[in-house]
Amino acid sequence: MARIRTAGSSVKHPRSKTRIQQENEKRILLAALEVFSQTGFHGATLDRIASAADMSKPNLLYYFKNKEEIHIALLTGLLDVWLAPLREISADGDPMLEIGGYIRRKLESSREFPRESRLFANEILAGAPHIGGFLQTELKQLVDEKAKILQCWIDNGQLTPCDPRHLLFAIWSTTQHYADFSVQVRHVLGLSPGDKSYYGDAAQMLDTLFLGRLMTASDDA
Amino acid sequence: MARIRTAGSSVKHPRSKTRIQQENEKRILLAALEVFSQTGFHGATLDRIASAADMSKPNLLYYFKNKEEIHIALLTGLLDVWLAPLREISADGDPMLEIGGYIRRKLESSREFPRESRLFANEILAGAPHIGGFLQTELKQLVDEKAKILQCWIDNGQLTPCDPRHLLFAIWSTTQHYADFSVQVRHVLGLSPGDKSYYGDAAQMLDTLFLGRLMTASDDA
DNA sequence: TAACATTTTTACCGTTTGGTCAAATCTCTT
DNA sequence: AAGAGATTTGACCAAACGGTAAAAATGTTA
Repeated sequence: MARIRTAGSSVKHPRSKTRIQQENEKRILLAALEVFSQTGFHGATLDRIASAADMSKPNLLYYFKNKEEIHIALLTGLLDVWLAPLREISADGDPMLEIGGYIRRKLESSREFPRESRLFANEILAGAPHIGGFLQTELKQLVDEKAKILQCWIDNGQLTPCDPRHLLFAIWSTTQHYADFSVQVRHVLGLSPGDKSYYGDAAQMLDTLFLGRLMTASDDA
Repeated sequence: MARIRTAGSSVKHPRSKTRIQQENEKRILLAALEVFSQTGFHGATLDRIASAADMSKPNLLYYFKNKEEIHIALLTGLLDVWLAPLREISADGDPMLEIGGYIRRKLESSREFPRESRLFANEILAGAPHIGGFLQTELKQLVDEKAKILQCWIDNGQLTPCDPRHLLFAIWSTTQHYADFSVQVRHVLGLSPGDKSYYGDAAQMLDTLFLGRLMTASDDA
């Protein structure tokens, strides 16, 4: 009977990862990101992921014990990236600059990581079976925290009164829309696949929308 | 050899639909909407749809020749519903009322038809394989038409200068967000599944956002 | 009620898919 | 170079899935 050894972890002492192991796990996750983001969890097959990773299916399953584990690994790796732009909002900064910066970071994130955004969108659409906990704990916590900051700005008269959480929802939806619904955006605008030229107009629109009136500009009263 | 007759259409003369036929097609589409919107096209199985329709799989396939046809039937039935709120925008009306009304209709649509919205979102996320044509023709045409109206309002100084198409994108994304990402919304707000109480705050937020400054109010200058 | 058309069911088929297993190969260390 | 451990491969499997065929049951109509 051969010793059973899952990649990267012996039962007795969890060895550190091999060079090959690191490389292959990265290749797999990259391939899986491509496939999952295109077809969703159920539409993705291990064969497609394996061939996208230029690897045989059993070889792939040597590194991840099943399809779901790949999916979860991808998602959990994503969560920090998702939170990062929000984390940067500072209570000390100028509301206009802070919110404007947040919008710019989120929009940039959509342009740079559309596959990640679609993966996330797919997961939420499906009812967040894997990251429900994250949403209820870490995300909620961070949102509560940042909502307090926004509320302060509202109380100070620096921001138009509104529900801060819903303001965040609006920022999320408008920015992510350009990644998740890019096909629709391009078709409506008459652009070719892969053309991302609309991001300029998008940025301008969002500035007008969020910074135009929500900000109680100092030159007002 | 028995005469082959697909439900509802004989080769010689396409009979009108039977009572049973109408009922069962409705039952199937309703069940399919439920299943497709929960798990996406690939995640849905004919067995689940059939059992949700309280029907055997072969019986289901007597009415629709395959899984894809059910999906397409659902989507095409959806498109008019999707366009309806936009169609109502009138060049003759007051910009504030027209845009406000559009937002209200879209938000109401999200609350009333979340499954339809998620079905649509799934299709777009997957690259719109079935309704790409619709997006490029009917939707684009309507958007072009309505964008002209918005542009007029901008030229008249009744609306803050911006790209009208991206304004529509912003309205779509913010309103549909509450249907498509409802799980996230509820988790962040700490609400129970099925609780739709957030729609009130949502409506208020969107009014503030879109009607607050985008509108060049008459009491301004 | 007889004849015909429609609807439903039962039994089944081929393919795809997620996943396993053991042997073979490769890599790294000594 | 040899041996131990890590990696890769090919052959395979059971379950799930989309779909079919034909008989049985039901409904409709003259």
